[in-house]
Amino acid sequence: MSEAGSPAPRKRADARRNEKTLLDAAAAAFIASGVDVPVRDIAARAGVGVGTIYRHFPTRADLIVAVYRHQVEACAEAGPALLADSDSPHAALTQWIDLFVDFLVTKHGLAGAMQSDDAAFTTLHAYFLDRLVPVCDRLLDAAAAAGEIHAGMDAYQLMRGVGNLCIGAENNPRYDARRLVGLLIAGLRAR
Amino acid sequence: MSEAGSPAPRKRADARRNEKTLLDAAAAAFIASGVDVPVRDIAARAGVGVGTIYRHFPTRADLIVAVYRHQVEACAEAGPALLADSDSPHAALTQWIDLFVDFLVTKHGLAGAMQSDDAAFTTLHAYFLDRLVPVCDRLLDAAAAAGEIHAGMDAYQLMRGVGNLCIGAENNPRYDARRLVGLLIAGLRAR
DNA sequence: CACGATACGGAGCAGCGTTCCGCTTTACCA
DNA sequence: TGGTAAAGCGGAACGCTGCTCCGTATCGTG
Repeated sequence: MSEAGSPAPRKRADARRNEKTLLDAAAAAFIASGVDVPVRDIAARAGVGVGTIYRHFPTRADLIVAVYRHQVEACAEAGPALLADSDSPHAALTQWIDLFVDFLVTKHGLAGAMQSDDAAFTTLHAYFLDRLVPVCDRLLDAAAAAGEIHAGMDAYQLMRGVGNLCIGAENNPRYDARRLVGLLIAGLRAR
Repeated sequence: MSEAGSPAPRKRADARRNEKTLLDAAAAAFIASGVDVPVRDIAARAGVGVGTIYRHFPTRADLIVAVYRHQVEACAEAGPALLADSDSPHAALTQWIDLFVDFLVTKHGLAGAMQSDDAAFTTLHAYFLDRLVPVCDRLLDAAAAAGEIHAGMDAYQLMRGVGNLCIGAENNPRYDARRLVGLLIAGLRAR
C-alpha cells in the first residue's frame, strides 16, 4: 500500500450509483434505439442530467465500450478456446468470426460506429481493435501454418472488412451479412 | 406533339441556370468535404439560398444522384462491354467490380450514404440499385453459366457487400478495400 | 408596359451534441 | 454531532445542423 499516492481516491457513493444506473440505462437505450440514441434520451432513462453522462463518459465511445466490455472480453477469450477445441484452425477461425458477426449484428448501429473515422470514436477503435485483432491474428497464423489459407492476411484489415459487411445487417431481410462474411473467409482459402 | 398536356412546361431561365450552378457547386463541395457536406455550404458556394437547393433537389439523395448520374451510367454501360470483350465472364465480373469500387472509394462518404437506411436516401438506393444490380446480375449469370462461380448469388447482396467494404476506404492507408473485395469475389469461385 | 406566375432568399424552428456554473450532496474531522 | 471543503449534479444555454415558409424579386407574355 505504500505505493505512490493511489491515483484512484475512491469515488463518492452517489457517483458510483449513478455510473451503474447510467450503464443500465444506456444498455436499454442502445437496444431500443441503437447506439446513436440521443444523449438526452439516455439521461432521461437514467433520471439524471446530461452533464452527469459527460462527466462519467466524456465521449459516446467511452459509454459504448463500457456497456459492451463484457461481451468483447468474452469474444476475445473464445478465440484461444476455439483453437484448442476445433478440428482445424480454419474451423476455429470460421466459428470465431461467426461469434464476432453475431455480436455486431445484434447491436443496432454498432458496426457503423466502429468504422466511423470521427475523432470522438478513437476510444472505440482502440479498444475493439486492440482487444480483438491479436486474437484474430493468432487464428490466422494457425490457419496459415496449417496450410489452410494463404499467409499474409492482415488481421486488422480482415476485422474491418467483417465489421463493414455487418453494417445495415439488422432490419434488412434481403441482406445476409453472415453469408457475405462466409464468402470473404472462403476467399482466404488456399487452393 | 398533341400528346396529353406536356407535364414539363419548360422551366424559367433563371431556374435552369441555378440548377446548373448548383450541380457544379455540389460536385465541388462533395469533393472538398464529402457527400455529407452541410447544405448551407453548398448554397454558399453556389451563391444561392438554401431554399433554392430544396426546391431543385428535395432530398440530399436527389442531389447526389444528379451529380453522379453520368458516372453511374458509364459504369452500367461498361458491364455488357466488358462481358463482350473479356476472355471469361469471371474476368469481366472482376473488372466491372473494380470499376464500381473505384467509383465508390473516390467519392468521400458515398459508400456510407448508399448503405444508410435513412428514409431520405430511398432515392439513392433506388437509382443505384435499379441501375447497377441488373448489370451485375447478368455478369453473375454469365459466370455461373460458364461454371466459374457457384450459382445462386444474389446480385443485390453482392453489390451491398461490395459497397459496405468500400466504407472508410479513403483516408485510411491500412485498409485496402480493393483487396477485401477481391477476396469476396474469390470466395464466389466454384472449387 | 403591366401583370400573373414562377422562383428566390434567408429568417426561423426543431433536434442534436456539448459546455459551464450555481446548487446539492457527500465524506470527513474536530 | 455539527461544520466545512470537495465532489458531484442538473439543466440552461450555445453552436451547428436539416428543413420549412412566406414576403419579395424576377421572368415571360399579352
